[in-house]
Amino acid sequence: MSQTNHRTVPRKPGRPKEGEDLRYVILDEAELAFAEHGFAGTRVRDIAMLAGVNQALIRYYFGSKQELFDEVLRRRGSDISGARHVQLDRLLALPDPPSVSQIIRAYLQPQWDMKQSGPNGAAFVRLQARLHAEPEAHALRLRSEVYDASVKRYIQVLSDALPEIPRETISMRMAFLVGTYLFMLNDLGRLNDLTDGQIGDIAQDEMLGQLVRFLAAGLAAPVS
Amino acid sequence: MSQTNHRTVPRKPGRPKEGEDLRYVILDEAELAFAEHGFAGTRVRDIAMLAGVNQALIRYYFGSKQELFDEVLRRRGSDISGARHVQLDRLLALPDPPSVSQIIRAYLQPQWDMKQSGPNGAAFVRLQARLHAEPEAHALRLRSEVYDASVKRYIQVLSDALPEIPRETISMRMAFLVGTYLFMLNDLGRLNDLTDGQIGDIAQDEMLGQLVRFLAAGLAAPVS
DNA sequence: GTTGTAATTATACAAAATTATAATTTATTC
DNA sequence: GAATAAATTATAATTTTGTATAATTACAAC
Repeated sequence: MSQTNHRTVPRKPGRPKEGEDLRYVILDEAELAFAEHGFAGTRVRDIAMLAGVNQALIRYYFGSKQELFDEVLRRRGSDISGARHVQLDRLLALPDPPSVSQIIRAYLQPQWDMKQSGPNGAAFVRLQARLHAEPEAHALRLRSEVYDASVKRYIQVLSDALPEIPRETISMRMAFLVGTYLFMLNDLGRLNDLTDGQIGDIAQDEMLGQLVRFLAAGLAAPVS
Repeated sequence: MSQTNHRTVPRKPGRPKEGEDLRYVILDEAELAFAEHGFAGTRVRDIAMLAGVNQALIRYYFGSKQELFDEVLRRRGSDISGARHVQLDRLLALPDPPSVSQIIRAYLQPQWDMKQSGPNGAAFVRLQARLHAEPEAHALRLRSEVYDASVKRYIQVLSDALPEIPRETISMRMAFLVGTYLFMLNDLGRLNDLTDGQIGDIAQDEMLGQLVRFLAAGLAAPVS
């Protein structure tokens, strides 16, 4: 019931028809599956079935389940990281120094856009939240590899915008921020259940604004 | 290397020696294992081995892996929920109406205490973070079952303390709050890596204060 | 057109893991 | 002290699952 069989008629072996990129079909389906069931909870078999592809093809392209997972993460992770840098560059190019809200929004916008971009983008966001809950060494390495650089740059810029707040405090609050938005992006659809349907009518776009306001206030809060 | 064999000499069958509560030993080890590897990533075998117990005994006590998992969650979940109610009652019994910071602290304190209480408490906190990242229907139900009631009560009290902020906004911000603290409690140990070791010297206790300040500012932020 | 190579499937293997059953020991009760 | 029931182990059966190999097809190049 859960797994939709996307392709019933089997493909014939041989050279692929121009444009049919099975490698990407696999990555897309893996993204959806990993987001829903996690790494250990996802079966390579299922990904293959969803992609309408033989199991062995996954091995052919990616080597192992773990490598497939890593590839799923890297593919979009580097996009996000890049977009964050671009957003920050754009902000710093303006004549006035950026406000805290602007910096935060610059950081969140890429994730937000990805989430809005369709089912796969949304799945990837959920996958990140999962990854952040995994204490395994491998997950940690992967997270660092993909995200650390941009976080550090944002901490620097925030420090400049909030000179009265010690840098360690900013670092910590930045960590809080990451937790908040990841959770929020992940849980947004289910937020209604948690709160008795009280926020069902708030538009998606307004929600980002609300989040930014919340985080900006927290980040700029006076120290003791 | 990862799995420590807690008991090498096998137990003999029969009635247990007074005081040796294998049921709890199993729950404790399951808690640690699930927190580290997640539900799907944990093998019943390993739990049995860590608890120094035969696999079949787990089945005997809990029926299935899933039921064991649920039991691990319920055991402490109800403690947390209860403690939150107690904290709130205590606060409301004071002559003055509670401040936002006080309310937040009341909400966080039980989790914080649990985390400090030892390896198993800390593991449980991590486990909750994991659960919040799982979109599966079963995980959702479990979360609702264990936590929803207390959250709703806190939303009410916060609404009273912040009459100028609409209730839907409070609800949403409460959801942000949950995300922030879960992530923080989960990631605290690794926070240093993320921020280049800049917050290594902050005492654990001070960290809770910092978190409360951050969240209180966010919750009380003026609306648009 | 034959040959070679890349992409894909069909099928098989082997390890791992959950579930199941039967046997064994100990305490308790009458 | 015999009987009964509970707790525990040993062992087995079955299902799942990741991995591996061999066979097949199609395209391209010479």
